[in-house]
Amino acid sequence: MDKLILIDGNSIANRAFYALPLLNNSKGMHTNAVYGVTTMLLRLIEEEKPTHFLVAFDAGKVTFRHKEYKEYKGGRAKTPPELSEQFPLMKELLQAFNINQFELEGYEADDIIGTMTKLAEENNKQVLVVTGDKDLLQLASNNVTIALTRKGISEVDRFDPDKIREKYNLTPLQIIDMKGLMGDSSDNIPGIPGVGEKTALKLLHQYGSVEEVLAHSDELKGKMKEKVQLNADQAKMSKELATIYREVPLEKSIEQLQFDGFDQEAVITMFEKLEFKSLLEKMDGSDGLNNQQEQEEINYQIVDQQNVSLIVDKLPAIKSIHFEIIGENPHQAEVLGLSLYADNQSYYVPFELLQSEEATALREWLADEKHEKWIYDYHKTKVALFWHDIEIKGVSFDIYLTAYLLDPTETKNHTISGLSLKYGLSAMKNDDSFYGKGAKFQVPELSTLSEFLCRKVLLIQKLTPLMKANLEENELVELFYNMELPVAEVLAHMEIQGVKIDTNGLKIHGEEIQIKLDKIIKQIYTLAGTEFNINSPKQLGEILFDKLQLPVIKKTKTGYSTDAEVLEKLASEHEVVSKILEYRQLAKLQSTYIEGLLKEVRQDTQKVHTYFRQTIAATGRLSSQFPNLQNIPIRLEEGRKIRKVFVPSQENSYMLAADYSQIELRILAHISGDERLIDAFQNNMDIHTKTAMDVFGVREEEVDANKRRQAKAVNFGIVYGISDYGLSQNLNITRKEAAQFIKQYFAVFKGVKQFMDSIKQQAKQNGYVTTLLQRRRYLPEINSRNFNLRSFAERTALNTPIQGSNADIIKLAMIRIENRIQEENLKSKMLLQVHDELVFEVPEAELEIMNNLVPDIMESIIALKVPLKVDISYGKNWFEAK
DNA sequence: GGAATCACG
DNA sequence: ACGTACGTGATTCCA
Repeated sequence: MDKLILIDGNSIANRAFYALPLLNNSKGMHTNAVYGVTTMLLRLIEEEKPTHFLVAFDAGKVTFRHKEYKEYKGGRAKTPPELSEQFPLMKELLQAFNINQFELEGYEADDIIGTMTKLAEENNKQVLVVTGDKDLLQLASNNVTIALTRKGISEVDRFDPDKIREKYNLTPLQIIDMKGLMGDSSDNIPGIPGVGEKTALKLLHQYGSVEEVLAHSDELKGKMKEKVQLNADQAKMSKELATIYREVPLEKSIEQLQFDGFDQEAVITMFEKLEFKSLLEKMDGSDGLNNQQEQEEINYQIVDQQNVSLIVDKLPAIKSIHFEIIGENPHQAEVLGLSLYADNQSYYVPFELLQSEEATALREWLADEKHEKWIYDYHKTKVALFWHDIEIKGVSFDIYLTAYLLDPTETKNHTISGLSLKYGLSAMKNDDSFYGKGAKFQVPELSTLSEFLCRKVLLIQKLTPLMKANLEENELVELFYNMELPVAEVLAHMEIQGVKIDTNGLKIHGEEIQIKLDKIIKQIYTLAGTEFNINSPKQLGEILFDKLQLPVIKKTKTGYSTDAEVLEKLASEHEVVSKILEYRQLAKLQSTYIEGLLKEVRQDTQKVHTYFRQTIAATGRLSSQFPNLQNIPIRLEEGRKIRKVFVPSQENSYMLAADYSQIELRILAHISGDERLIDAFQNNMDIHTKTAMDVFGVREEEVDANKRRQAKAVNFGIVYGISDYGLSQNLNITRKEAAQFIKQYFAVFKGVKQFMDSIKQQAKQNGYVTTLLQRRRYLPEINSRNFNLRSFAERTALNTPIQGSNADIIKLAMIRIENRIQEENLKSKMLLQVHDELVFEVPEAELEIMNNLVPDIMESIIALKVPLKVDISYGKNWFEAK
């Protein structure tokens, strides 16, 4: 069936403009609204597959509505020039997309869309109207769905008449009445003063329309009656203003709006003009290559068994090397081969050749740390090569790690092809378009492959000096050489070492859980009166809220929310709810921590080898994958038992765990210089109790468990960039009470308040914040006019220096400890890092030395205004090391 | 492939 | 008034 998409161009452009940061391209054009519109168009075309398409714009400053009410849209802030200059670009873009656009003097986009939907209904076409303006809900019908943008423009809520009834309990036409009563400040429609959405809905549910409300106004009480009667005419006029005019004299028929897909070339050209690099890469027919420019010719040569000497002779001149690694997990990745660059020429060595007798000299060169090497992703390469018995040392520069330090939030485009675009070097295909994506993945034949990989190594050679210079400009040189590059080495060690798992214990634990699960599942089916998939939030929602009629606490964008917070509130309403909570807990353990972990255990060694990602977290933290060993349960006893299966790999060894106590608040004390906080830590006080005393103004004896719990939540909130709403949610108190706590906190911890203000100021001025060791995070949205984006950036400005400095400190400690273990020839191994904790396996004979050495190093690794404190313990497994 | 949920710091 | 806590990864369902 035909499908027509109608877009309210002005509304969407406005939304996009305020939702996205002000992008600037190299010619100084602002392109954020165009960008937003573009992503929306691409998605609509892809997902909706429209047969007809129209974007309508407002035209003329005066519409027929101004004749009725000359204040219409008065008082509205002028369209900023940064936005108005984007409209011509948008219109050009639509042309490239072959999408019809239309505007008509004296009418608004709404009216054009209203008229079109009427026509479409007569022709029995399905219509999707896309807008940010709730007014258009009045157009919804069986054939017409309204997609309202929310949260900027990346998401839409779809409204058909049923959905409108569900949300407002109104018919689409009653939306007009709602506007008539409550008005609309953005269009300067007055409505009835003092009537907001809630009152409007109440009145309409009772009387049905503006006219009926007015007719029964004497039934109303007090102030409300007075207001309604006083503003009766204004309400009627407001309703008229809010009514979309559906008889616009259009010259277009529906058939003229036909859409047959867009012209690749034209769109690519337009994207190039606008400099939409990420979109260019995604386009079919484009591949990260600038469509119009051909790939540069390169000099390259394939090395084979006969001419290995060719490359061996060149070794002294080689800096840049590249190992092509296939697969996300370096512990089980395939290595295709090695490319090297020397003297304006690239060479490709297939991996089989590198492993052969003939290439011994090359392998020795790789393993020799005296030979300096430039590379892309040393950490992953080192791990992958280890499993193929190849050693690599002497890496002095890593463009991947550097790209991360230069911008830790931009993680997707840190590929060689992405970086070469960014630095204005010759274009090359990205991996997805070269190999194919997903099921289409295929390694091409040698000549094609070797050229591709030689291109990569050439770009490493060219990018290295550029990125080194960039590191210097950004004062990140020391961070790179003294911290991140050594950490890469330490991590590779830890990952290769792996952690021994007691698989038998794990399996037995799994069987026990399964018995409990089977029992609970039966109980749930009985209590619910039917069998269903408990894992499906959709089916569960239907059981709880439709069948059992439990009150709806919270909704998600797809339906009812059934998360733990909701279920806890419902637990007293129906027996089944607490069973579901119990089921969820056990099912999580079973799927993620029993079965999931078992899948990752190597059969030969009974070990798991995680992969710590060094370039993912925006704050400088590590993350852990395949499996994630940074989120093994601990908070609940049932889950905590999982830790019993993490055991030492050698006989007579122990698991030893050392964690920083309250490190984030200590860092806050240091960087804020808050005297009270510093004093508290210098006197080694219980920080949450101390906070409770100061915030509630009580003596130590008066701090009960509840006061301490609340103070603890406040402390957490401070570190996250507190808001009264967030705190109220967390503590289940009113917003007012939460605001009062925060006010009290700031009144006492004045230095913290001052820090929060100054760090935000700093972020606004510089565009970035830094950690203790100069790690940087850019916050482009700190100056956004969009409240949400700006607030988010402000909270990040507060949190990143704290979380990031924590990451800095523990990374330094890891390097120092690893060095000491080597220097003193200890057999102890560092196994895991969990943000503020380090886990080791330690032979019995080294227990005493490690028990001293580890906390000594961790506590003295940096001198702050407050002491750092480390708690340490050991046991036969990770559970007992608590 | 995104959304929902839940595990950790 | 706006609509929220900061940072991650794995599993499951479902369009």
